[in-house]
Amino acid sequence: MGRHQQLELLPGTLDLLILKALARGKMHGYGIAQILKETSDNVLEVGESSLYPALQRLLLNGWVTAEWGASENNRRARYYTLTPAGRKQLAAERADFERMVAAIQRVLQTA
Amino acid sequence: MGRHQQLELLPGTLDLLILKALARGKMHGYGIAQILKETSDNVLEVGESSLYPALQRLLLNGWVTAEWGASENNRRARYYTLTPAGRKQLAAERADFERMVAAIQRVLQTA
DNA sequence: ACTGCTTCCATCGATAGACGATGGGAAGAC
DNA sequence: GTCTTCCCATCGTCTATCGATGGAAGCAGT
Repeated sequence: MGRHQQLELLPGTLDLLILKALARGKMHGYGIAQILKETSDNVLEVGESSLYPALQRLLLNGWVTAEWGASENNRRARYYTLTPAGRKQLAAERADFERMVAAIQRVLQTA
Repeated sequence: MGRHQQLELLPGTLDLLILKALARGKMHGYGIAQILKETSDNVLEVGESSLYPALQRLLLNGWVTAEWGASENNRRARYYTLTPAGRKQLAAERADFERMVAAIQRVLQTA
């Protein structure tokens, strides 16, 4: 029971991270999780049960589009692509994130 | 319906912020909200419906203690004090936060 | 005396997001 | 033929933030 939850992610930043990953180019879900783990030096570990619902959100909001295809490993994979609206959203979420983090850092650095 | 929620806070950072505020010394709830707003240059606006439940959590976890008293303005106020365990928790949450933010920044700065 | 603003407390219900568990299918290695 | 890896996805639980709401008490102005 009430065990502490081990957070692998800062809540509220998942969409931002996914959008950023997709800014590199078309990518499938599994690949997104890998890229995030790698570029964060194994700190950010996005589970599939967080990832796929998030991708559904992004689709619904029109920030990404999806198409079926085959992965490099010859497997059935769904490729996601950033839309122009997605690019705008990425910029907005990024600015917001930086703003919030800067504010928190100010608080944390007060004596 | 589905209007976007205006986030005044990075989810998951409220406890950290409160603990940090209380590291300055004994303080009442309203005062905590003010300090956070001021030291963050009006970015972090903690609503009372976020603040008081959070304080209850901290009490339950033994990270703060509370006692009734009178505010500077001569009003009935409940003063919260950081416990040693609270100080440890503050350090831990802060380290975790910095670690996560650094990881996210790495992702955001990849080309 | 009344009105209203500010300070200070607190709860409730709705909503959203992250996660563990679980399920499946198909490729390639041994 | 079995195992591992890759790749998809959903369901249920839990936690946290927030809007709305309610109250009490001090102070200022009229």
